[in-house]
Amino acid sequence: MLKYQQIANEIEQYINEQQLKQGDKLPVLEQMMNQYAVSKSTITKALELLERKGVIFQLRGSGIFVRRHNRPGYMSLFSTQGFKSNLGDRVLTSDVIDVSVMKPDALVAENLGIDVSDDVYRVERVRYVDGEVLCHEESYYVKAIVPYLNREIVADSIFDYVQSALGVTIGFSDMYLQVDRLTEVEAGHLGLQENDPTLRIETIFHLTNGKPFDYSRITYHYAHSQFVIQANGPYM
Amino acid sequence: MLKYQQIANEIEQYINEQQLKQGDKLPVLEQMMNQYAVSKSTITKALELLERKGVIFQLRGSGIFVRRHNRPGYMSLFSTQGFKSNLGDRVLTSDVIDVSVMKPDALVAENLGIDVSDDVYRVERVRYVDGEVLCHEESYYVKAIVPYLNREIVADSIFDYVQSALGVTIGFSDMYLQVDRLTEVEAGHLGLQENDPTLRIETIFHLTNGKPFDYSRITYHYAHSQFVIQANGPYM
DNA sequence: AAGTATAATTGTACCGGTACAATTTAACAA
DNA sequence: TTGTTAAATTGTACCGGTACAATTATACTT
Repeated sequence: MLKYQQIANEIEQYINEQQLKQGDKLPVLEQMMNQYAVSKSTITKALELLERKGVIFQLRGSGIFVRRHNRPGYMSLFSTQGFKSNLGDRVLTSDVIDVSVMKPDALVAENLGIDVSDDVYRVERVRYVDGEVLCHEESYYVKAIVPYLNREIVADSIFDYVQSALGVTIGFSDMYLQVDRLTEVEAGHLGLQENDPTLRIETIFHLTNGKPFDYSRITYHYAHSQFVIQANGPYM
Repeated sequence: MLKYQQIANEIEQYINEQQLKQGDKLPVLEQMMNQYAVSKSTITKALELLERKGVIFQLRGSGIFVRRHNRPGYMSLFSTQGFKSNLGDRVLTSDVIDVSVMKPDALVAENLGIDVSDDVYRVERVRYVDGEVLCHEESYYVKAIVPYLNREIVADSIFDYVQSALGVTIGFSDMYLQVDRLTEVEAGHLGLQENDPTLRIETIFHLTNGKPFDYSRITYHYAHSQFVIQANGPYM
């Protein structure tokens, strides 16, 4: 692991251990340099990371402070890593409805940047948090990149598998959000009524080289889906 | 304006002018150093900015490439700056329903980190994009930070006013998303029916020094609100 | 006590460098 | 042609430095 990542982890851990709260001051930059025995720029990078994560904010001339949102039950909309990282002690389970190889329709092919004659894995799941329905998911994986999937893999974390077993690293993702009403079929999966409100999120996951490898459509149970986004001021 | 911001702007402008699309390659780092006559780290910072904005992605050993999502009609959920920056050529207007000074209730005071005896401005608006209802907004400003508001200011962009006239700079924000059904009153404002689906977003805007100054509750018209989030891979 | 100038503190911008890892290209062999 | 190896390309990590702007603390007035 890189130095600045390691340091970022340690600082975050320190904040958690000490139970620091919003506005609490951290040691100054120079002290951190000495403590971790690295150059200023490395500390700066670690802090930048934590700033983007929403863990701290820095104020020139003043210091480094803890930033904390504290609404329990809200999931972060980031973490390209599915939800796993996000849920803390809550348990995520899945009902696998479908795992099969097929040809994509025009829309799926378009979103994955492939041809309709290329193979994709189709995965359909209903996901639960602590036994409560969270969402219905329909996702498509480019078979050329993810050559094999089965129900066991899919029941667990697909992303873990893809990264550890296939050595594939996820780069970035584009998420499209929309509020809508449930269809009858969707309502059935989620244990709701037709026309009930829902949040639909389409996500296109890309590898680090920019190639899309997963296009997924998730339909959230409106009562069990609360999200938090921590945004950092204007980019410029 | 800072060098790296300026360079980031120019690069983004270049991409737009040349109508580069997803995957197109940009000049290599060293060429950019020469072209803009700055050090490597300055170029790197500019590119980092663009990467976070979702404009480019960088691939070690390969080059710098254009990243582009291209679904028209989706607004970015970032840009701490309200929507203005986001809408391009679409016109944003507002119906001002209320601008008044009052004492916050316990919940508002809690979210703003103030006492219930402190004054806040309450602003209520319905906002339109190209004449279509976008959302209903109820927001509270800490009067100690924003000492004066009126209907003219509020009809335009409050954030522009706060930043330019008051010299206040916005640091970061926490957004909480939730899907729900509309109440009768909300439905009236949005021209919808009671119990129609809606996306509710609560946002707490902080100054650069970490003090909250605006807490707002926005209720979106489900048919006119589509959002995009561009996420960058795992932070660590 | 309250404001005002001054100094100390502290993070950020920017420079210019070395080393290195991931990717691509070129050269080569089977 | 196909696969393998070696070399060139290219971005990232990390160092250590100077200058500076924003904040806070201090000393000094009024």
